[in-house]
Amino acid sequence: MAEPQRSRSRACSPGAPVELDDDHGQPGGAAQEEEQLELRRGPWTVDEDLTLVNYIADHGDGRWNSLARAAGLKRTGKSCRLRWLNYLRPDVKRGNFTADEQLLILDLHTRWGNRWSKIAQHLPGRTDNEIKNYWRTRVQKHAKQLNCDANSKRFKDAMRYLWMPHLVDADDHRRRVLHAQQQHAADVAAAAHGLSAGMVVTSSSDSFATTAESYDDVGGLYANLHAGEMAVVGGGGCWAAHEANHQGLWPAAADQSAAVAQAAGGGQFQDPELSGWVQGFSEGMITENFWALEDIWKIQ
DNA sequence: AATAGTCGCAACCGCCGCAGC
DNA sequence: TGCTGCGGCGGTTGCGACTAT
Repeated sequence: MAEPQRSRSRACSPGAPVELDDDHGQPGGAAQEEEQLELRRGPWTVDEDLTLVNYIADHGDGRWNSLARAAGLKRTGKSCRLRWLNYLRPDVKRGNFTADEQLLILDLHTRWGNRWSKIAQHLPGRTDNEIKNYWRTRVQKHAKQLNCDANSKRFKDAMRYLWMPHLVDADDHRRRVLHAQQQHAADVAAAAHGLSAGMVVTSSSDSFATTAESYDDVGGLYANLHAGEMAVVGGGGCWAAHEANHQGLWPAAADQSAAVAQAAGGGQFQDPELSGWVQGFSEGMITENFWALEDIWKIQ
């Protein structure tokens, strides 16, 4: 993993033509070298973005090297591909990850490790780069706080028993608020139109219904998960619904407190330090600088 | 208001596998 | 069979934005 330090071309002035030295740059004739010298690196300009978007709109993507040449972009094919996939694609979703997405990332990472592109396939609109960045910035930061490796069993236990339940609770709370707001709006609308509230269709779970469809190919797990969540919105016990739908991947306890208690008191963790965290968490002692609800809400 | 420290993200890199010749 | 070009992936880095002091 520890690769030798590489010089960073972006230390040069952004966008300035620099000599190509990536793996696709082959030593060639004078004309080729001259062409390579004109290649740009660094941040993309608005003009370049427009050129790329317009070209792809007219001709489609793929064949990135020839696309770059044909579009008149002084960029490598790789650079064009990356820019398109990670930024310019119309279906790229921006903004913070939802609790749902975070749960999914944690869960899929438990299964597949750093297979970012594979994980990204199950998060519509999210790119592997974005997920990778999320993992490195937030998740690994937490791992560091716990003074353990993000891939260690200890950290996975902490995720399983502490973070996931909190995400679920935060998500549950968010949905209850949303549901209450929309119900209120529906009631107001119904009253205004002389209808009974029950006749007004609310859509508090629309986005989740959509994502549930997208997750179908993860063995139906997430379709079930989201269906379960929708069933318990407003009804409490959200963690239990999640847990039940995770079929053993997450704790088999009946609810969060039971899971935590079991983990802490029942010798679930070999690691005494982690048991201590869990104990502290269940007793409400650990609230600062940890995966507190407030911290998760900041993400929303 | 100025400075230092931290964070998030866009973009780059090397490596690998595959297809075509 | 080996070579070459390309696309894709995961890892890494630098810079701008933001926050704390």
